[in-house]
Amino acid sequence: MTQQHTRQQHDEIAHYLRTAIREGYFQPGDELPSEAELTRKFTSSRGPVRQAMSTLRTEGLISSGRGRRTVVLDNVPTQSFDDIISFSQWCHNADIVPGQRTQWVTRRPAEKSLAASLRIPDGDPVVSVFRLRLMDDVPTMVERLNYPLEVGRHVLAFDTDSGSIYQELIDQGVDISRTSRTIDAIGANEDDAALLEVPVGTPLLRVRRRAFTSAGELIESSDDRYLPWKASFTMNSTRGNPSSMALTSTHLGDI
Amino acid sequence: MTQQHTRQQHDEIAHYLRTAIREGYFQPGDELPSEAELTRKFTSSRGPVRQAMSTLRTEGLISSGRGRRTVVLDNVPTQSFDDIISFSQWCHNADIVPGQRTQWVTRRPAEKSLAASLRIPDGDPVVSVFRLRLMDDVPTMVERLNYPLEVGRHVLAFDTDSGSIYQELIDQGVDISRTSRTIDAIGANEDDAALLEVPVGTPLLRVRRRAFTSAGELIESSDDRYLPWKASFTMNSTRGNPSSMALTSTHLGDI
DNA sequence: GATGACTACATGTATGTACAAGTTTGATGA
DNA sequence: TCATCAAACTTGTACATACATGTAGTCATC
Repeated sequence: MTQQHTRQQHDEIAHYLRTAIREGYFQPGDELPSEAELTRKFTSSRGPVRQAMSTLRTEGLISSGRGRRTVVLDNVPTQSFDDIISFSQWCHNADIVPGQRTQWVTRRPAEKSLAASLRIPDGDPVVSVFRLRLMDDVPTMVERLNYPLEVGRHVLAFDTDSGSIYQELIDQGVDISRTSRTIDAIGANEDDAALLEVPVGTPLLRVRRRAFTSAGELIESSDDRYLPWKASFTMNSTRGNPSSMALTSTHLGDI
Repeated sequence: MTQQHTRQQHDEIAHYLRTAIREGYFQPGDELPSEAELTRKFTSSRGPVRQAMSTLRTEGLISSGRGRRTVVLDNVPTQSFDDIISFSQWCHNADIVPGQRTQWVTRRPAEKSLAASLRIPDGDPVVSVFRLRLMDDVPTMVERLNYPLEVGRHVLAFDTDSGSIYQELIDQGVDISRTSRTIDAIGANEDDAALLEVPVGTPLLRVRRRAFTSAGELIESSDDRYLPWKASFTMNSTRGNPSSMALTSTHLGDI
């Protein structure tokens, strides 16, 4: 009975619940159908239903507990891995026209700190990109990307004014499976200030990202600086569920 | 055979793996024992083992896939719900001595914007706290907390210079089950600057938090501003797993 | 009317089984 | 030697069952 591209059951159930919640069919505070009802509705066993519930729980959409009915929490914005790694993708979802003005693309030997942040030997070639990103033609963010040559060669062969580097890398078969972000604040330096059209020292939201393959190899090290009144991060955590998020004290100049 | 306080099996397995990873027994890149081995080691069935694995996966500690052995990812800091909601708790875990200098505690009718952020009618009584927080006696963060009276009365009866308000609320039986954080950057205003001993306009990392009960009632609305060289946020996301994190464009003055 | 025991019913945990769908390994054969 | 294929792993998905444990409602009793 396995059709070729049938969605997995737990996936289908999760998708149903997610869209039902997002479209307001189940409102915050409402009780979700019980597991028993869902097993009947989807002609499934408890396993897939519970797996779907677990997914939604880690997304922060629902809350459940022994004896209690599962309830819908506040409708929180959640984005998929792809949405959150690509500025272009993100804008597209938010009905914003993304733009970019590439300042430069270079290939050069890594100086010490950059080599360390990419975990490669000093002097190894690195491809770097420096772009201004725009939302609906308004300057929003400055983006500094660094790739080891193995990955960067795809970037060199790409017109960085034409759109999403991330999408290009995926298309080229680069395996991006995990990212780690460090968020803090920093004042705009002269480059930032000029591009974003704000005074030097203006507080910016800095997101330093490192991307890894599923084997754990470092693929990308980036530094994005947003105008804080144009974009902000939101995250949800639920008691009992581990948060995958940490507040860390910065002893030295990490990264 | 149920002893009273025996840890759940999946919890015990997860705890074992977590500490083994954290202590370097399994290093990044290493393969974890297979599910079969773990079931033998813990005299358990596959269910609890897989549940533990799932937990670690959403924590960002491991990566797995069909046919592939499960591997340890980069050792990422992960904090529990409790660690991340309480400054005191967080410092304690990092071997830092937390401190606080309460500036004022008030009870007053909520003005419009505060009422909106707490989702209560204008003029309803609100308890507010304004504290400077210190790490090892060094100013680190200014904290503005707001509670509806129902919760805030516990705060009024508490010596806010003595430690963790969060812990006190828990002890008083307040049910805190979910939080939503919005992170951005902002320049220090005069109050911030004076307390943190920096010039006005210094970029600060602002974390606005809202806490909810499991029923979805809003309990707390806070605004923490960190010196960015003292603390930063880190978060991990893995492809396939939903991220519970979102980058949002700020159209208006939300929250 | 309030209290408390009891009874459904909810979700959480655990076991066992079976198969699906990838990856790795090694034997086989040209 | 090298390519190919099959077997033996791996983790993912699904089903059936049982019991633990907490919640909420019913209903008799005080």
